[in-house]
Amino acid sequence: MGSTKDSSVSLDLSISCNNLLKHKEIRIDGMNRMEENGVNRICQVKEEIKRVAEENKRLAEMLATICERHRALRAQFIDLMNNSSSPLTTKKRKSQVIVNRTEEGDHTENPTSNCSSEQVIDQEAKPRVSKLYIRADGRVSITVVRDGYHWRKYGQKVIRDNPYPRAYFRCSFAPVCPVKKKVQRCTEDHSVLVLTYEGEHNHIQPSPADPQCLGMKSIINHK
DNA sequence: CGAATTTGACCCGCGC
DNA sequence: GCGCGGGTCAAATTCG
Ligand SMILES: [Zn+2]
Repeated sequence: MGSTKDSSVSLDLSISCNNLLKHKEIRIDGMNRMEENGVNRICQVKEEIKRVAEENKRLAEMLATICERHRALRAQFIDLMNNSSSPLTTKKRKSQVIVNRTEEGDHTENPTSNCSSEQVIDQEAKPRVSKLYIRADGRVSITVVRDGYHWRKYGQKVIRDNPYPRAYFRCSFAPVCPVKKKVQRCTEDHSVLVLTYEGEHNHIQPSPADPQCLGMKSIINHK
């Protein structure tokens, strides 16, 4: 499906880079007269090119991340389609939100951050339950998943055909906030966490500490 | 010492 | 009705 789209995007990136190089040559042509100013401008242009190159590299990495997430998501989708014939069928009473989160090995920024994107597939009114499929690394799932809220673990179950247990969390704020959360791993791909949020918080999130979507934020800020 | 986690028991809906 | 799978409780234990 999306493989062709990916290649076209990467083509766009390289084309824009070529255009920048042409601009540089033109400026070099017009430099002859005032050498010092020309040198300054060359420095400026070099800086700019360097900046753009770094940005291009960053965007390429983000593109790779997006491609990877897309691939994982598509795999999950296919898996879901294959399982749809079985009686477990997607819960129709639940609204579904799919989030795909990957670690980004950004050496430049966000050492421990994960980027996440949301897309609402289906939404129904009554029970505010959102399901999130998250691809994350072990370090996120080691203990209580830091997603900005404070959770209290109240149970853990071993699920059939899944070597990894499922953890049950409740929001730390007493019955005033009836939000619950389940954390489990994908059946075969252990790097994929599946979070199921149930309910909505009626308070602000107490721990702003861990950034969870800085990657996307940086894209949004940039554009 | 209080709070959070662990972990087996208990409960409950569902299919046979 | 019974067994099974999944969800929750709560006593015990660990942690800060
Ligand atoms: Zn809450």
